[in-house]
Amino acid sequence: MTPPPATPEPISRRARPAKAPLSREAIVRAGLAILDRDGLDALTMRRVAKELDTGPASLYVYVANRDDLMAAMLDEALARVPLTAEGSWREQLHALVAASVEAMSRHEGLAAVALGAIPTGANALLVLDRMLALLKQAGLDDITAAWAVDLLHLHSAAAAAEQSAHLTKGGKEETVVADADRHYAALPAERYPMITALRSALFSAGDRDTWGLDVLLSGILQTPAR
Amino acid sequence: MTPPPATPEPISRRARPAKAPLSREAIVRAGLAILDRDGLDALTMRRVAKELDTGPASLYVYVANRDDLMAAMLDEALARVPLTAEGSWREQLHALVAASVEAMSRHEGLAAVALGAIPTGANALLVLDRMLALLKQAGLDDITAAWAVDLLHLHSAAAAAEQSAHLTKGGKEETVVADADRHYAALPAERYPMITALRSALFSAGDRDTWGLDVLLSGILQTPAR
DNA sequence: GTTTGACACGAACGGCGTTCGCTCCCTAGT
DNA sequence: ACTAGGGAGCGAACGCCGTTCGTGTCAAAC
Repeated sequence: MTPPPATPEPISRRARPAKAPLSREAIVRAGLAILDRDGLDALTMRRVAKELDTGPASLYVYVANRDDLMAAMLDEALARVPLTAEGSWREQLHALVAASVEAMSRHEGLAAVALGAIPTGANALLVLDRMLALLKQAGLDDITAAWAVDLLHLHSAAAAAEQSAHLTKGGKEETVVADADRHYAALPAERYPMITALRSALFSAGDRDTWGLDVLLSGILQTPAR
Repeated sequence: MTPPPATPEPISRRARPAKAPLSREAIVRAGLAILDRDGLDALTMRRVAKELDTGPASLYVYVANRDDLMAAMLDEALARVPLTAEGSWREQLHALVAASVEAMSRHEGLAAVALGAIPTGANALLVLDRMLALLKQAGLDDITAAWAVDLLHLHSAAAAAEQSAHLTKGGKEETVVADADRHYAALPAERYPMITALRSALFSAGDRDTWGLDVLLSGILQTPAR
């Protein structure tokens, strides 16, 4: 092996002024910064370590692995969801779900973390607790409220995942939709009659998120579990 | 075909009986076989190539990249969704969505592919077309039907993603739920009053999938777009 | 002054997706 | 019958990745 010839290392890290000590919180924040700035592909342990001016091995003292880091990042992102709002229980619930979707979709790939797991993060649980309170306020029985919060959580994560995927796919959302529209226009009408007939409706503009949430809430209200 | 002549290679691939020629279809099938047998982590280009007794570079003639392969695998999986069923439009729609979820959740990670993209695969579009037909049969106007199919697609992908995640996480679904239950039991009641109070309801058994679908359909019926 | 233990981290391991460019064979044109 | 062309197949390599191991460092505890 080549002996490293006298690596002089002109600026030792230790000689630098005031290096903030490593911590789980700092790692999570650095991860979010990279995710927002450079996207999901750039969120590697090496990249996070470099952001903190250290090596990848150092991270593993505070973080079990990449999945653990992403789960922590998700919970940190959810900390920004305001837990209270004004208005009726329905308006408040609407605002809460919308804020959750917003918080998750703002960071590419974080929603996918929420999709697979039962929420356990401190902030995720606060949101969940608040949702349960609002659903009970709506007059639902315990089981229906419990199942409803499950369904709302699933919907939030899915909506956020879809939104953040569209937001970051190749840049422009418009382009993606336009491509799909063109694709659909070229489909054989005899094989896909409904798609062909309803194509303009399929790509019509409008607030689908709000509508979807209304659908869920209305459906929940009139569908008791069991 | 080539009658394998005296190739001097001791165990040349060429000397083997009848190697099926490479094709996009064969690659997709091999990918699904590996995914089902060994899980998402094992689904690597190298592993797929090995399954076909070749090198990874050979795959790129038929498949643009790993994402393209997974999209093709998703559409192949959706080929098994039966497009017709018996009963009212509502029963048929219910069956169609349930079958989609089933088909996707059977293969770990494929549902995540569907979440991010507007469906363009031939089989995905057939399912979508059938859904539209049933929604129109229910009496919905064009726009509501279009938005509803969007919502149902989102829900299907999300439900499948969640289900397949639970199914493959560390093996036993029961274990995951039991862990979460224990976690919730240890939460401070003053910080999470509703979760604590409704814990038994949150983990109650029951057919949540069917209920969720009922919620969606009921909500769609009574919430016209616009 | 010595021990101890937690943190930091350089180096390495065993992968990964993808690309480059060479070889070989099949086909088409003569 | 021969050859020219071109695409499929694929060995090798590039530049990454997540994670682990063992050693170095330093402050607090004794």
